[in-house]
Amino acid sequence: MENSSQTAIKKRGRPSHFDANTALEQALIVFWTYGYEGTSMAELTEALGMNKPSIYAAFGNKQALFKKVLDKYTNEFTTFVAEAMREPTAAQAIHGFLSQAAVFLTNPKTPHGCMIIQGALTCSSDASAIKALLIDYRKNLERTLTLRFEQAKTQGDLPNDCNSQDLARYVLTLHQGMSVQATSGASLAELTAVIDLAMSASYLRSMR
Amino acid sequence: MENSSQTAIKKRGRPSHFDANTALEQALIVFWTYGYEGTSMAELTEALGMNKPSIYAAFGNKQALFKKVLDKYTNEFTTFVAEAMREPTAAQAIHGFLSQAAVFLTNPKTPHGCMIIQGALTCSSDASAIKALLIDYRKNLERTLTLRFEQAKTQGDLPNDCNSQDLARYVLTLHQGMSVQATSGASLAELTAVIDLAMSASYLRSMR
DNA sequence: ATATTTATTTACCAATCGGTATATAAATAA
DNA sequence: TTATTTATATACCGATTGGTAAATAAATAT
Repeated sequence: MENSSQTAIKKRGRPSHFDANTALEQALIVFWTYGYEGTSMAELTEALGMNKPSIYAAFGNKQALFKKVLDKYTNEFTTFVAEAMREPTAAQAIHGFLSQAAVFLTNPKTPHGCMIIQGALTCSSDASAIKALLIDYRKNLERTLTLRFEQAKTQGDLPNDCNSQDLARYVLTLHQGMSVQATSGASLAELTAVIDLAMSASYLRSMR
Repeated sequence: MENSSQTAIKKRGRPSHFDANTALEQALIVFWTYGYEGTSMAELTEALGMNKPSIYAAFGNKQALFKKVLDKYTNEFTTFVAEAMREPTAAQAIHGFLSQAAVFLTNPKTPHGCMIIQGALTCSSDASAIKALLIDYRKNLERTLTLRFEQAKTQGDLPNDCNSQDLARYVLTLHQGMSVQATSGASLAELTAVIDLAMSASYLRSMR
């Protein structure tokens, strides 16, 4: 704050030889792959190239690190959701969401499946707070979809007798199922076929 | 074998004060709730009322116990699948499968969600064999559904240009998503609404 | 040069992990 | 009664868990 005008600020102590952002990226891969409890601090030290005291100094404990990683995940990897919500109609928003999700969930450059689902679907009671946190994230997505469908009703591209929350839950159920499929090895083509069948639902078929 | 004609067989050593079946039932609840890695042997000893050496003597190690529990789960809790497959048409089989699954996944008397999905969706590399085992179980269910749809085609209640495996994967995706929903606290009514939307798909709508 | 600040490395902590050796208790066979 | 068999309970094993204290290294400020 006080020195923000100076571009080159000389820091006092020994310089850290890690980049916080790339460290979080590497932590993300590990948590995404093995889940919160399936990931050990030992694995993280190896993946980040940092020893434990450095990790704790930089990011806090395991829970705090996971939360920072979760932030990074939502900020950098789930932007396609907001993008899909900007589609002109509800049907297009759903199709955009699911088809982009299918690409994302099977991306060969990242772990397969959705971290918010597989990060802690079940866990020991020690990690129940993390499980609850991820459930909150999912509920949040449900709200996002619901609001978009409410908007669609006022715009007239979704029947007024359609329950927005039920539709949101249907789409989310598909997404979560697709995530399980992707984690189990399903291909993009296979998920796309699932979407094609899902999009033939009566509310949406006529609007594609 | 040699003494099967005699009803009262006197066993030699100290009698075990546990019933193997009820012990497996209790182990099932724990594994179902917390997943394979989220369950500790300490938790099992408490739940079964048996100390570790007795558990190991009776069921083998943690993996072996989990497999026995898995057997019990499939034999006693997933019989509704075969029942649904016996419905006269594909659409009825799908609806029967999903609606019975919804009841099962939200049964207040058992843990919510499907153990074959949440038992080890992700895990440490130590438990990769268990994860693979559960994926096999899911693939098996996919085959069951696919075969049922092939049969429906020959019976004429499913169009011949319908890809049976794709349809199976669609239904399974819904089931897996519903399981995630149930684990996250969704109610039977909410899952039923999801099924209603899913069943409005073109292939099935006309046949309900 | 010396002090101060910050990050690293090494070594360690108590607790828990899955698993087992040993001793004891409770039944039957002799 | 004594031996044998089987299951129990206690106590322990090395390895790993998440987390930290203490020592050291590398920078800047004085």
